[in-house]
This record gives sequence, structure tokens and C-alpha cells, in this order.
Amino acid sequence: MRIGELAARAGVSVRSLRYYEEQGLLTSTRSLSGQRHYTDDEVERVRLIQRMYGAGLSSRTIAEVLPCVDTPSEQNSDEAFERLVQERDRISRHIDELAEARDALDRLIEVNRVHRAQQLTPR
Amino acid sequence: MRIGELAARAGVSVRSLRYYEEQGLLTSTRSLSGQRHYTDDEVERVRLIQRMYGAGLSSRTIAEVLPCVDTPSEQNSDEAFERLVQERDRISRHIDELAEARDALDRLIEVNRVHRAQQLTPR
DNA sequence: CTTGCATCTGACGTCAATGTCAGGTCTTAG
DNA sequence: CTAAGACCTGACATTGACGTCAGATGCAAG
Repeated sequence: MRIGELAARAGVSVRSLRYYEEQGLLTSTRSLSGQRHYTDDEVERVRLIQRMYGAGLSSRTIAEVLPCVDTPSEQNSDEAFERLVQERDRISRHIDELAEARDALDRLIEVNRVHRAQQLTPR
Repeated sequence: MRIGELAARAGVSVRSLRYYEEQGLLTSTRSLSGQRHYTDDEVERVRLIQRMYGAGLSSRTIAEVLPCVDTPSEQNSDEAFERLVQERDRISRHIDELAEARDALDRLIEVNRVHRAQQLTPR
């Protein structure tokens, strides 16, 4: 498929796909005229990449981790594997941080609910 | 206290505090010479602000919900209250998204562990 | 008084993922 | 064949929360 279809199927912009390629996260075969062509598998790959971006990984970090996706078990993925574990842990810590923030907002919400209820029934 | 002490106590940079003021998240009284002065309470306020930033709220959004911190129960905080609930929900959704990403990484880690184990004991 | 550190304002720099535009080529339906 | 729409490269624009620097002033200690 060409880049437009991949973009539509994976739910990202064409611009982003070109950027992923530039960052070494995605490869394409080129037609004689230079247009990018992709296989069906790339759809899932792009979705995974998106997920990693969503989890706060940078292009560089994703590139570092991708060997674990492409060639698990390779000796040369030692760094990649370590990085992968590292990022998983970072995400876990981030989740905890978010949970604390959510709890703080929940407390705020509760306080405000109480005050609002009082206002509705002043006596 | 002056800005340097507040920065140290709240664990942020002086630059950030000035920025928060610029964004309407923080106020200060000024000495005759124009220096900012803060009360002890501001330390907690800054920490709360930091938490909100950490949870992905923008300056604008934080400014919108702060009325719930400053004057809960006021009629005019209707919008603020709604926004607060909205953000709480957004954070919850983000947590779910992160959890999914973490699970994806966990699966990757598991696959790689297996392959690496095989390599260590080839026969 | 002066020396040195804190503070002030204002402005420009940063970083990363992506939007957007320009000017040109490719492909495909009719 | 032709027009429309997809695609190409290259480049500049954007956004937000700061970092950083310059030049000036304030303040506490010796």
C-alpha cells in the first residue's frame, strides 16, 4: 500500500509517517518513481510506535528499543533490552504519579462538592 | 520569603515561579524595591501546581481550575468545577492508556526473555 | 563603602513532533 | 489525453514550559 492508505489505516498523518522514517522507526520500499510502499504488517508497527509515543518515549528511545521488536534474541539487543525494561519502569512510575495527581483532584472535587451542597441548602 | 527560598522549598526554578505568576497561577506581594515576597502557604500551592503540570495540565487549564482551590463554593466557579472533573477524567483515561502501553512493553520483554534464554542454552 | 549574591525585566534560545506551504512529479479515472 | 488528486522533497512555522543571558538594581556583611 502507499503512504496515504497506511496513514488512514494506522490513524496517523502522512507527515508523521515520513517523520518516523526519517527517525529510523519505519522503512519503506520505493517504487521506480520514488513513492513509498508498505506491507500490511507496517500498520501494526505504526500503531505500536504511536503507543510508545503516547507513553512518552522519544523518537530516539523508540529507535533504541525497536531491535527488541525486530530481532528479539539477538546478542546485539542487550542495550535495547535494558532500555526496554527501563522504559517500562519509567511508565510505571509515571502511572503512580498520575494516580497521585488524580487523587489530589479528587480531593479538590470532594471539597468543592461539599461547599456547593451547603450553598444550595443554606439553612 | 523571597523568590529564591520559595523555589528551593518547592523544588522548582526561580524562572518557573516568575512564569507561573505571568500565567496567573501565583501571586506575590512586592517590596518597595519591587522584589516578590511570599507566604509559607505558597509552598504548597506551588507543589500543587507542579503536580498538575506533571499530570499534563497546561497553564491555561490550571488557571481555569484554580478557583476551586482558592474559593470553593463560589457560584462563579461553576466552569472551574466542571473543568476540574473533566481533567480528572482525562487523567484517568491517560492512566489507562499508559497501562496498555506498559502491558505492550511487558509482552515485548517477555518475548525477548524467552529468546534470550534459548540462546543461553542452545541445546 | 564595596563586594558579592539575589533579584528585577526583557528578550531570545530550546526541543520535539507535527502542521503547512511551495513547486514539482506520479497515477488513475473518465 | 487530461484533470484531479496522491505523492515527492525541502523548508519554515508552531507550541509550551522553561533555560539562559544581559544589564540594572537591591541587600546584607565586613
